[in-house]
Amino acid sequence: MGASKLDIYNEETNTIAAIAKVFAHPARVAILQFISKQDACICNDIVDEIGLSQSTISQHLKVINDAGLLKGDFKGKSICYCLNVDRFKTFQNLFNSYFNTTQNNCCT
Amino acid sequence: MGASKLDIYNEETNTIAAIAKVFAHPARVAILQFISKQDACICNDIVDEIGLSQSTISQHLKVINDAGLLKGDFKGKSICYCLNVDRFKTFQNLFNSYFNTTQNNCCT
DNA sequence: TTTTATTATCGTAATATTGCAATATTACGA
DNA sequence: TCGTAATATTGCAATATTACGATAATAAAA
Repeated sequence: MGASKLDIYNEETNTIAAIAKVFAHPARVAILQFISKQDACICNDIVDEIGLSQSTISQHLKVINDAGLLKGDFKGKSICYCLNVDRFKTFQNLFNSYFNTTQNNCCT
Repeated sequence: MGASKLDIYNEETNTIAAIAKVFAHPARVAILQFISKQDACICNDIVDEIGLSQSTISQHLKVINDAGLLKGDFKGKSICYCLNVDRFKTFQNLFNSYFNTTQNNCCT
């Protein structure tokens, strides 16, 4: 039983949890920070910066990319990644909505 | 290699990831919402509401409690849980700080 | 077309997480 | 003290996640 029973929760609940899961590993937190500071950078830059292997970084990038948080274009042989700021804001808003709703319930 | 290498990241990075991990399972997201609506409730109420077994709920409650998000006092044989709203706000602020910093880096 | 560089994917081992049943522990009341 | 109720803990199986090396796939340049 390592798989979560997603069907017993509503859409919003699963969404919040899915978003949180993207940030639930420090490598991905650090990668996003690093990319934002460069405005744009390539996989091997991230490998040098974070200190994990290239294949691990690529896996983490896939999680982030699948979450819609990256935009990437080829620059020569490299993919140049930058943040999808709109998506970032969307996630932030969903989180704040959850946090605010939960707190406000409590203060009535 | 299932364990994350936490020593290669800085304190803030690990903190954000640790907070996100608390919310990275829908049961915990739902439990917090449910508790907030009741203002206070007991383990078996949560079992009934969420639909997982008592032992599973207890495990999820432990994760939430270890994160400092709950206050609990005995009411008879039951523990009556309510939200630690201050801690909630702290987490929210840390998240927003991370989100805002990362986005602002990008918009320079 | 071949070579080189870059990144993604695959396979693997180790560890973490999830859910449940069984049971231990704790908190009362009789 | 015993009985009951409530919750935590333990053990287990199944699955997910993490990191890495090897290699496949992709994008140029020669």
